[in-house]
Amino acid sequence: MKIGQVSKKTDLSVQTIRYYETQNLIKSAGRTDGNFRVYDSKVIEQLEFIKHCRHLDLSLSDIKRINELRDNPNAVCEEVNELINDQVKMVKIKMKELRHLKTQLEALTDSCSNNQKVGDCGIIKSLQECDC
Amino acid sequence: MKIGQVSKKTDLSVQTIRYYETQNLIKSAGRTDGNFRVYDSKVIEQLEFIKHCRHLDLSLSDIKRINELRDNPNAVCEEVNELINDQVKMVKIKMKELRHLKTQLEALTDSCSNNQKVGDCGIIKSLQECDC
DNA sequence: CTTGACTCTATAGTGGCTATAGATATTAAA
DNA sequence: TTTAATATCTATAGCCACTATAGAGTCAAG
Ligand SMILES: [Zn+2]
Ligand SMILES: [Zn+2]
Ligand SMILES: [Zn+2]
Ligand SMILES: [Zn+2]
Repeated sequence: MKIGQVSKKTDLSVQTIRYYETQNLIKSAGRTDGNFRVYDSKVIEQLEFIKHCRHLDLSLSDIKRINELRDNPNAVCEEVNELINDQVKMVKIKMKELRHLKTQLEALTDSCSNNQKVGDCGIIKSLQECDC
Repeated sequence: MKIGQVSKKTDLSVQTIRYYETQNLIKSAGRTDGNFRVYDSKVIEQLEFIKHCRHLDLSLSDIKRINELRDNPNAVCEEVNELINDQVKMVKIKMKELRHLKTQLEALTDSCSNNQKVGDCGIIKSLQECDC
């Protein structure tokens, strides 16, 4: 299987697949005489795994670590747990920041009646005076 | 006033202030004989304005646009309003994504009892089997 | 044998900074 | 006055996870 076919099967761009290789997340099985990458079907599973992890916004280095752990099925899975828990913490922090942001932005939209002159616009006034 | 003092007053790093200059968000009033940037107190207000906008996660190009509008106090402020409304939309989208993320991550943590072997870990199994 | 689709490497760009390196300028202490 | 410490200058590279080129080579169908 060549890279274009892998791309179609996984819905990842060809560049992304090559990028994952540079980051040592995957390997091609080898090359053709013409230097084209050749893959076996195992790579599809690996890329789907990476995709799921990326959906969870795990970093590529976290994913690399999880892959290393997967290669030692007898190790204790504590570290996997920690990775996911840290990710939950990060998500909670981001959510809190976004809630704060939303409150502030909506207060701003409330302070403008849309057809004022810029010089009188409540939004711009608020941005000048805000003391956060 | 030299850049170090501006940095202290605004709590922005010297590099950040210089970066904002490269992006045409601020200008120094001039240079000393030794080529050091010189600022008047006006720049403090400008940088505070930028800081407030950044707190709202507005992009530097949005901030630049708002600054241009501030220079035309007789223009209608509709565009400012649109910028902020777009930002609210973005924040809402991101919050939705994060809520989805949090649900998935918490389901993952529930699927592992922490002291299993990697080969039996529910987290890793879920990551393999997930069909999202 | 040519055409077109595919692949290769290398490089630059994204955003908003941060962090160097190496040179010059200014200020304060000795 | 010399010297040492601090501040500033420009230019450049790095961060993250890609994306998008350019220019060259490879391969299959007609
Ligand atoms: Zn998934
Ligand atoms: Zn307004
Ligand atoms: Zn503020
Ligand atoms: Zn587990």
